[in-house]
Amino acid sequence: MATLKYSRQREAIKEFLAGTKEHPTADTVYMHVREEFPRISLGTVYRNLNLLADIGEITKITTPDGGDRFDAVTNPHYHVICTSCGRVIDLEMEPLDSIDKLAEKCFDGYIDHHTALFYGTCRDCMKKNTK
Amino acid sequence: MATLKYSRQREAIKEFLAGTKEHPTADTVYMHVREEFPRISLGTVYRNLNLLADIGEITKITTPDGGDRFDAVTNPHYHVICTSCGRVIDLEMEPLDSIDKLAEKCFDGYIDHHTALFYGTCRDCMKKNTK
DNA sequence: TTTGTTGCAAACCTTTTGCAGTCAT
DNA sequence: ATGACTGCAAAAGGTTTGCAACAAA
Repeated sequence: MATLKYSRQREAIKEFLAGTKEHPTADTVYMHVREEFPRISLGTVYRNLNLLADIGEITKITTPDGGDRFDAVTNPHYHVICTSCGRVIDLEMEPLDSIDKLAEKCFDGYIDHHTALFYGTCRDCMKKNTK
Repeated sequence: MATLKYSRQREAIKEFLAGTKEHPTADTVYMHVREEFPRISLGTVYRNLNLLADIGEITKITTPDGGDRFDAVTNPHYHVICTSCGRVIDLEMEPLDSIDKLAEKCFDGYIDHHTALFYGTCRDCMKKNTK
């Protein structure tokens, strides 16, 4: 297996991701990292995001619309997607690990873990819609 | 708003979907419906799948890998994805609607509903791996 | 006749990949 | 020197869309 080698590009990607709570898409990461590395390519961004996700330093979030999103927070947590503005927001709630066992009782096989995505409206959008 | 008009192609798509538990991708639907309608186009399949999903007659399931999958079963239920064979399998478990309220306590906004995807190994793959 | 639907093809968007050159070790 | 990493560009999915012909109402 390949030994990891230092790269400024990868460092910049990690740094940008660590500094935002916006769960950016690969393209958004690309746009921002490009300010520091104007010649970085989108391919490099994807390669590094996938690499970091593989070794567990970041998380990849699959959403129904648009592309995947990335999160520097790796401890398990749920997300809310605001159906009004499309933002993906962290949910400050303990994941319900116990439901894996619950699910296993209803499933012919083994359940390892789960992901959940909540759909709702964030405060900002609720305000806008009342105005 | 547009009034729906009958179409044999749409009927065939609904029928095929109703007759399988495999949660096929659009392409798989295309392959099968093409046996009855050799000239049907993939575009038509997509248009109808999206239309049916929009009016709530079928469900679209977003998975991390490959394309979206479609399900004729519209009453809310969870799915298990077998990390070994990639199949998407129905989970015969009541959705935990109560966790929406739980989640709302931890979220600054309104929570409407949620989806969940469990990751595990189906019985068939567990057998294969022991052999 | 009106209008939704279809087949076809082109376009789109996100993501991956082959390659030659570069950089970290 | 070795092998990982990069930029570039091309390609590969998966999905949408414009258009003229067609079919349901």
